[in-house]
Amino acid sequence: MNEGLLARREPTASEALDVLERGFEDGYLVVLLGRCRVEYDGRAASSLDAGNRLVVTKPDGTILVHTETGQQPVNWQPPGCTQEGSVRNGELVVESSRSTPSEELTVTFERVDQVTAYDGTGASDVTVSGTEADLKDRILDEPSLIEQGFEPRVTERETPAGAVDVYGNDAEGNAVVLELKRRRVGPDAVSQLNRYVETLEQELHAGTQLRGILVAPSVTDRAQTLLHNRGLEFVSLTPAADDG
Amino acid sequence: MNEGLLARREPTASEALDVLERGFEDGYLVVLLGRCRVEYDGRAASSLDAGNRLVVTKPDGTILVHTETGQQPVNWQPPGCTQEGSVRNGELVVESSRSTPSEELTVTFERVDQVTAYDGTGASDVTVSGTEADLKDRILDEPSLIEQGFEPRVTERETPAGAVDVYGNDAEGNAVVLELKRRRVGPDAVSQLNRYVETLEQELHAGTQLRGILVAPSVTDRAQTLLHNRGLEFVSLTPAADDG
DNA sequence: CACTCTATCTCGGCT
DNA sequence: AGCCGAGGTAGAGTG
Repeated sequence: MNEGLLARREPTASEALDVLERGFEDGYLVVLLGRCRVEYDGRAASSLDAGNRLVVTKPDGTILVHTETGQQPVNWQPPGCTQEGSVRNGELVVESSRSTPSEELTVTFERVDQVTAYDGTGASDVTVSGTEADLKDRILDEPSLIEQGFEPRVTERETPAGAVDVYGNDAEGNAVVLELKRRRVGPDAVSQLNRYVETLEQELHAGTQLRGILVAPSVTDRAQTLLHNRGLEFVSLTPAADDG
Repeated sequence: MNEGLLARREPTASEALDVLERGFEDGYLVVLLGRCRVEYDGRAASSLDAGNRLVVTKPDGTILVHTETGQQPVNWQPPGCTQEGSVRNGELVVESSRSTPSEELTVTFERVDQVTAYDGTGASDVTVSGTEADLKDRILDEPSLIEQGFEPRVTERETPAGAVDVYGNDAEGNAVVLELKRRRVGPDAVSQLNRYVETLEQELHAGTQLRGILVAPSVTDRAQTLLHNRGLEFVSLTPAADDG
């Protein structure tokens, strides 16, 4: 039996408010199911007519409004917002607001079908593998994956154009800049690499070559064309050795 | 009274499975609260130890796993996935999978504290204002916001480097490329504009000037420097006339 | 705080 | 289906 759960079916607005506020106090997740309207005003503005939706508030200030479709919430508020519940005209109102930037979300329930406050503590961190960091580790472990004689010198080297993923040199002593992407890349990644190459070329002694190599599983046609035009190179590599 | 809700508190695994499967059949949202482990394998891989979490399945195939913190789900599966519930070793198991790309998510409940199936139909579309499209409309309505004599010719003009937001000419007859951003921009936007300018310059008759103008509320320092180096211009403009 | 970049980005549009 | 770019992107890392 889990004690950290407080629920009401078909509550009145004030009964729902009671659960909501106790959830806020105890640092619980609050899950609301019901028919509601949603108003948002802040970085943009949006309005949502009445419909049956799932509303979740979290103790960190997050609020999510989900409909029956889509992975993304239809409205939301990020962590750190101030949450407040109230009853107006017999309707439960959940408000969330923050400054910098000034944003406000208001959810008004014409009807609450279920409200639940739930103790969501006790979760551990998730570890994800197969990221760009894994790709970098793979290259540092085995630089010859790029080409024979490649030697990494610095990672995350700062330039006026941003941080270069990997900086090193090839067997002939030419400077080499790597831009890593964990998945198939488009023109943006080529532009990014090109920025780094152009910036670093200005710092090199005359006569020294600077090669720019894009490292990713594959490239789109348009990116391929851009690479060629810029005189940049491409090496196919995935984050995981046994990537299928 | 809303008929579209089916709920159980502290159900056994098979009771929870019953609600879950009836929810799947009826095209309901299913909301699970309980202690669970999560395994994901696909575009990346991740594993999550047991903890109290909120799990939502939607009739479009979406599945979301939320912890008590963060706006984003800790694990998820996008719309279009196949969902399946089962009981293994007395534990409720919810699986979601798809091909292209091959991905699988498995949620195993050591304990289900509450399961609810909910009819989430009847929602209407949300309309958002303050977007990049609004910024474009604003400029087309009043081209002098860019500068006196500016004349828009084409929007979304296709180039080998991608679609240009707005293409037109200035009072002297020079060609002008606009890149629009609804918010403060960094170096990426400058690179994007630069790509367009370089691409279109190759198509112009010799002697014709091509100006590139970045239109956004503001720019970062680094982006400002890049703009200057590339010989590009900046006009400050927000999507909404009364933006505060 | 601001800036920069990744992401199992998601989403819509277009080819 | 792949490609492309927007997003109230969110989130992490850094200065």
